[in-house]
This record gives sequence, C-alpha cells and structure tokens, in this order.
Amino acid sequence: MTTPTLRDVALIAGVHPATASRALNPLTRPQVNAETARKVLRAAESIGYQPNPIARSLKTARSSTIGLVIPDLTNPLFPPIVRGIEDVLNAAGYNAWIVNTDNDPDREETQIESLRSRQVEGLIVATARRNHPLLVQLHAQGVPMVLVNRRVDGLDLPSVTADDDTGIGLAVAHLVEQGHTRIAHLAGPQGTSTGVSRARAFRNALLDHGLVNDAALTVECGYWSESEGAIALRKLLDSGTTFTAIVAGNDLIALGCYDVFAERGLHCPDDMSVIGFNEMPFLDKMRPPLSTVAIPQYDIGVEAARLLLDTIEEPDRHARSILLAPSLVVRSSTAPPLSR
Amino acid sequence: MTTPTLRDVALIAGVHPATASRALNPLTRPQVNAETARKVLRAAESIGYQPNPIARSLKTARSSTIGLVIPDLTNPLFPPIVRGIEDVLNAAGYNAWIVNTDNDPDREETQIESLRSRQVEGLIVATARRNHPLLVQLHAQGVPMVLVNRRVDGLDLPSVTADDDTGIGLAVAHLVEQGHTRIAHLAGPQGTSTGVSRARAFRNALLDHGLVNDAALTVECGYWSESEGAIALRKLLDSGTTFTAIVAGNDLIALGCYDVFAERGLHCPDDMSVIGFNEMPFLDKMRPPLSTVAIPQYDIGVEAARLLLDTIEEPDRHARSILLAPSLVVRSSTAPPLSR
DNA sequence: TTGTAGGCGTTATCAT
DNA sequence: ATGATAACGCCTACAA
Repeated sequence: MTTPTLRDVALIAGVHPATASRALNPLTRPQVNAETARKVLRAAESIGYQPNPIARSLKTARSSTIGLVIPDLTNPLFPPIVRGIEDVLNAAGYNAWIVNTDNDPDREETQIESLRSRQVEGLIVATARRNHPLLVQLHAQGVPMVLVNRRVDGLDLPSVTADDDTGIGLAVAHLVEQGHTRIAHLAGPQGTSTGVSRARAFRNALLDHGLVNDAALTVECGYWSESEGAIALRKLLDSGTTFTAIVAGNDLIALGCYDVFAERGLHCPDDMSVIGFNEMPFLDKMRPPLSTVAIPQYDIGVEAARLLLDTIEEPDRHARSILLAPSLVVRSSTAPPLSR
Repeated sequence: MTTPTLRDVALIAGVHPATASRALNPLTRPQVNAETARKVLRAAESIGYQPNPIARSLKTARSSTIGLVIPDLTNPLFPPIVRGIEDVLNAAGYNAWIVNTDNDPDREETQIESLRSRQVEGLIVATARRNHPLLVQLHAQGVPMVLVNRRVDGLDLPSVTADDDTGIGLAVAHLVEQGHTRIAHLAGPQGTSTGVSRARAFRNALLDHGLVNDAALTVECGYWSESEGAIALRKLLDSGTTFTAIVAGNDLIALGCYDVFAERGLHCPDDMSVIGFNEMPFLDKMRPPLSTVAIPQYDIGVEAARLLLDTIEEPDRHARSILLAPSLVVRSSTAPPLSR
C-alpha cells in the first residue's frame, strides 16, 4: 500500500491531475468549478491524500521551510527564542529546520550549505562571530536572512537584539546606587558583537556616573561560558586590582564567578556583588540568587521570525533592526559593599 | 546566476548526465572509467556543484534525514541528548530535523506528519505519553523508530533510557543511609513511562530497606515542572503526613520544592532533604546545591542514534533496548534528619 | 563503459 | 473551466 498521490485523487474524482492540483491549492481554487472542487476535495479526503512537499519543492523551488542556525542549543538562552520563532513561523505555514553549530565555523558552513540545498527560503542566524564571510556571501546572493542577538560587521542585515546599552546601563546604575565605585567587567568574547557592545556600554555607563574607567578592571572571556568566567575572574583577582562589584557579560560568566568565590573564600554579595545578563532559567534558585538584566527572549524570537517573513515577501525593503528593551532583575547577588 | 545542476557538470565534462551522476556517486563510481570520473569530479568542483537533495529524495524516496521529536526544548535535559544524536547521525551522513511538540498531542501529530511527508527515514521520539496511538500506527507502517527516555505501552520498540530502578535505588539508599525513615516521593506524571517506572522503583526500594510504603507519602505531579513539584509538595505538607526526605521524580520537581521550603520556612536539608533526578546543568550552584541522580545524557543520544541507524539498516532485527546506568551525585540538599 | 529514456509528484503554461 | 504537456533535478533499468 503506497501513499496516495495527486493522480490517485484525480482518478477518483474523475478529473485531470492538473485540475485536482488547482482544486487542492486554495490560491488556485477559484479557477475551478465549485462543484468540481468539492468532488476533488472529497476524493482527497477519502484516501487521506497529503501533498508531497518534496515534489512540490522541486517544482516550485520553494520549501515553506526556513533554517535556524543556533550556536549552542545547550545555552539556555536559545530555547525560548526558538519557541518564539517557531510560533510565528508555524502560524504562517512555515517550518523551521534547527541546526546546531557548536560554535564551530566549519560545522556552521556545512550546516548552512545543507540548509541551502534543501531550498530553505530564509535563514535566522544566531551566530557568534562578528566577522563572517559566509554570511556576507549569502547576503550578496540575496538569501533572506535575519540575525538574532548578534550583528555582523559591515553587513546591513535585519537583526533583533536586546538593547545592550540600556541593559548594561541598568546594571551599572544599580551597582552605583548600592554604593559601589570600583566595578569590574567580565566581558564576553570581543569577537562577538554582543561582547563588544556590552563592553562599550559598560565604559559609557561608568563615565555617566562619573567613575573612572580603569582598563585593568575589564577582562575578556574567551567564551560565553562558566569556566571562562571563572578564569577571567581569577586573572582579575590575581592582578591585585581592587573592586567590589562585577558586571558579567552574561549569566553564565556570572555563574562562573560563584566557583571562584567559593575557591577564594569570598562571600557574595558581602565581599563581592555580581550581576549577570539574559535572565536564564533558575537564577532565582542559585546561591545566591543572581541579579541580572532580563531580556525578552521569546519576543526576540517572535520579532526575528516576523522580520524574516517580511524580508521574504519584500526582499528589497531596507533592512530594519529591532532593539528590545531589557529590564533589571534584582536578587541577592548584589548588595552595598561591606564597609570596614 | 542559477545554482549548477548535474547537466552543467556533464556539459563541462563532455559526458552524459547519467555518466556524471555515476561518477559523482561513490557507490556507482566503479562503473565508470577512472579518467572520465576524474574529469567529472573536476568539472563539478570547478563550478561548485552540489547535488540537489530534493530532487534526489523525490527520485529515491529517501532523504538522509531523520526526525527528532522533542517534547520541550526548554527542558535542559534534552539539548545534550540532541547533541549526542546529531554527532552520530552527522558522522553517518544523516541530518536531523528537530521538532518541538510542547507536549501537545495535536502539535505532535502535525509535526510528525510533516516529518513523514518530508521522507525522513526514521524517527527518534522523546515523547511523553505512555499511550500513543500515532506511534503504534507508525510502527505498524514500518517506520524505523527509536524512543528516548520513554517507552510506549504495548509497543515493542527499541528504546534508550536511564535505568530508573537503579537510579531511584541509589537515591533511596542514600537517604536511608543518612537515617531517614519517612521518605516521600513526588512522582512524575503517571501518564509517562518514566513517571510510572520511577514510582514503582521507589516502592521497591522502600521495601528493600524494610521501610513501610505509606501510600500517603507519594503524590503525583501533573507535569515534570517546577510549578507542579511545588503544588505537589504543598499538598503533601497540608495533608499532615510527616516525612523528612523527598525523592523527586526529576530535578525540576525537586527545584519546585525549594519554593515551598521558602514559603513554609523550612530549611533544606536540616528540616527536609530532597534529591532530584537527571543532573540538569547548574544544580551545583543552587541554594542549596541539589543532590541528584545523574544520567549520561549525551550517551543516551549517541545510543539512540546508533539504534536508529541499525534499525534503518536491518528493519527486521528484533527490537533491542538499552538501559544506561545512572550514578549518584551527593550535594547539600540531603543530610541526616535533624534530631530533636 | 557510456548513452537513452522514463519517471519520482507536483505545478506552470499553453491550448481547448 | 479543464485538459494536455512539459519540466523541476536526479537516478536507474536497459540498451548500445
């Protein structure tokens, strides 16, 4: 028993396959006699006909599928974004092909190639690197594309990101309000747009509050990870610089600090305050509960998907970028510095 | 400029498309003159020819793609499993289509239909429900399928799961060793195979240690979630039953308990010990760090993918199931009961 | 060893 | 309004 094809439907309905095709497609249905259409639909129903998307793609060179390039699914930041994207896409009749690149450029290239050859109609890319020849090339080829959480140097692409300036501003203002004056920044990788923009926002925020920007107080992490956060903090502590609070590039980096606090017998927040970025899940249950800057993850996904659909419909429209407002979440990892 | 096709390659190489096809496919390459093959490969290289998988799929009714059905990507349990699956699959020349069902049966059905119509060659399903007519039907249709983390009633399918018996046994033994005698179980949904098997394992473990199995000490959670864990624990506390330790169905349920501890002024572990299951990320940074039963998530993915590849190759082979051994991770959420 | 021809299931175009 | 035809890109008997 083979799966029914359009021919089977046509045979039962007593019409030509082309007519059946027209009757089945809502857009072309008006072209066919209402009575005939009904017959066809009934026939299709009776044998449980489902159009074959592969054959359709081959013919139309479209796929109703978009590719979703995620650097690391285990990063809790991404799943909610994926969900937002899927919800919008599914509602519009599209499916998302999720691929994981593990932050590996080669793997990313292979994966994107594979998506392309499957005729995806667009790409939503949450890639890490600022410098990204492949994306430049794809864009030149007219592939509809939206960036999420990241930007690529010299590429005027639609993107959806959290407003890092505002977010870091909120974090610094909060610490300053608590009385901190020597504030360190464990910056994300400066090869990523987010890493750069948060570091810049940090410097600006210090100036806004009339604090000196001591370059020794910013250390770059190699990755957006706990372990790199820990390494960076150790380096900072070993340097002998004094400080009472840390603005971490993201929550993972902030959590890495917890390990170092334990190693060095530092108490958070009494000896050291730390604030993260992203509001990943379960921060409220950490020891201590981590203060952070929350970004609307699901909405980022939603906006990204909308932007992509727009771009697919109107390829020549000028690139718009969307900045979503973050908000401060104060928990117990930030407190006034212990006076002594 | 359109993407090159087989015809273009053939044209350049000065051979017929059929010959080019044979030359490009490693399996049929021996059929063609070595010199000709070289010419074809060079031609393909020169114009960056990539076979169109859609056309190939249409012809061969295969896709080198398998479908991966995940109930909830937000659950930190799944990403590492996905990674294990992808690594094995990619190495074997397959790609994985990940879909998210949100635990919604309708959505799951749509998603699986969509995967099927895209000619996926097999399915790895991490679905929640024990009772699952759709899977039964697919299996009857001969769709290669492997279950991950779950089983389906009355379906003899290959599956990869953690050994719940052993895992729960470890947890209970640990608590008993600490001196607990009244131990509660916040069970996962009894509509899931894991929920049932852990609950059964819990009862058995109590008996093994000569403890009475007081039915009042087991409460079922509606979902595998923090909030449901909290609800269940409140119910248990309100019932007035006394107990000093909790075996939670999984880590999320255990974390839900933390909220209730805070509400009720209970101190963990002094007033109440709790142990989870799964070893999701960041448990070591919780307040208190959560003791749990670790399962080899990545390996579960690896084994599942291998099992699926085996099944695709040898459809008639008898279903094998793999049970992976868990291990105990003791942290600070479990301690001897406070004597008073 | 290579070429020929037909078809996978669908849809776009042309003719009726 | 419907039918006929061809084509999307590839693969595979079969023939040469």
